[in-house]
Amino acid sequence: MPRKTRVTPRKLPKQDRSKMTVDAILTAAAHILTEDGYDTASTNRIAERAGVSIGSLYQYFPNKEAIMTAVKERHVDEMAEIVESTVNQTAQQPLKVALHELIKACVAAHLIAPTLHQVLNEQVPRLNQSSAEAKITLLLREFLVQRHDQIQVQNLELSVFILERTIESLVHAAVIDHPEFLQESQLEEEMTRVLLSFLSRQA
Amino acid sequence: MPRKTRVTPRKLPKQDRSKMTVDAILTAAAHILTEDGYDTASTNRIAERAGVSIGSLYQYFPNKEAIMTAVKERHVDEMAEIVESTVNQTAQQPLKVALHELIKACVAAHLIAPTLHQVLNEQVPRLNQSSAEAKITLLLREFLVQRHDQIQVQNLELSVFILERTIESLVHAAVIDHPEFLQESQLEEEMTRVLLSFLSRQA
DNA sequence: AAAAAATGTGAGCTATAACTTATATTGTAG
DNA sequence: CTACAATATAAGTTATAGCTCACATTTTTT
Repeated sequence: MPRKTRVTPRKLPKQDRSKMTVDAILTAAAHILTEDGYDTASTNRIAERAGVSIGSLYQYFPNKEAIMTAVKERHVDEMAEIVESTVNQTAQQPLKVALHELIKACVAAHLIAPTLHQVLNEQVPRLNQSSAEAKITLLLREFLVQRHDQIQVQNLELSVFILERTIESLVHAAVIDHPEFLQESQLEEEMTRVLLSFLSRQA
Repeated sequence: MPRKTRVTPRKLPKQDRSKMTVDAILTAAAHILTEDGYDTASTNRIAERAGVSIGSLYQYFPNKEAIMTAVKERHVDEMAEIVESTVNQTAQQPLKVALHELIKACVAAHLIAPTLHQVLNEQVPRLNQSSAEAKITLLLREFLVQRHDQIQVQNLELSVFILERTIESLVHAAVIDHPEFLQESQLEEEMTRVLLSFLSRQA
């Protein structure tokens, strides 16, 4: 099923000059989304803020959705990096420790740019799953598979789903609406307990 | 901090005739949102689909946001009713049974109009929390308070938060993206286990 | 240095959608 | 029956946003 509108670049930037342009556009878009939300983030305004003409913007992005997709990709990439390095670093740790670190890493990842994350999730229309998000799903599946000796999992896909959705939704909602729950690591502690008992329960 | 735009009706429908009009507008809006999403749900199209002139629409709704707010209110009200009656009916049941019923009720509530629910949550911009949503939060707090003898809760607000967010996000994501997890009640069973151990753990 | 490729410009086109308003019709109260 | 309130109509106004295109400038290639 082919997509209706392309989100891949019209033209690939070859010179450093144009790479700067593309970068300025994405940075400007992220700033505007963060400061004023999606509604006022017109392509003209993004170009202006980037110090670039509207024509240049459309040289590299076929439409507005493509800009949003690229902004999201860049942002989720940064988040995924934190999660990935944590998963790698804790590969030898026991489940309890590793899970706790994983949750802390997710909180840290959300704190990179919480407002941008919120806007991308709640305001920007229909962004397809970024490759970085898919990578996080893979990481979590790997996390479970590697520890198959320490955990009881009947349906792997279901477990990955519960793990990922629970962490994302609780961390996201807390960062945005209840920062007080992050004080003294209350939420992290509770989440670790919940998910640990979920994963290590007897069959 | 006062709102920028009113979402309360411009004029209250007094005759049956106008009550029909308001109802037709909300029904049409819900259908369009469900079938084609938010983007194409223009006020003119909603009026046309409702068999009503655009002028009539603006007699009762000061702006488009007000229509969306009303659609959401009506929808969440229906969902809340299911949850409320279940919570009431299981008031005397043990925690395990009541929790399981609560989760099944949430799934049923999501299945009333899953696509509309998704669109309202993911596409329609900035709707404030409906009173029905606030009611659900109250119900869950009550659910926990009434069973304080069977559960171990340090921070009540945090527990309500975890309970509500976990149920909503898992049920929502499953209904939309992974209906297969609802086959044979797999997800419901797992969720009951997770949350039961969360609530009844030793301090 | 000249030709070609890459990049940049911004006025303006086009489309659409939210909303107004002047007017017409229907219902109701005295 | 009549006057007034409630309701309904839809053409038209206004504003804005996405996007194009004809042309200019800069960089690279030969």
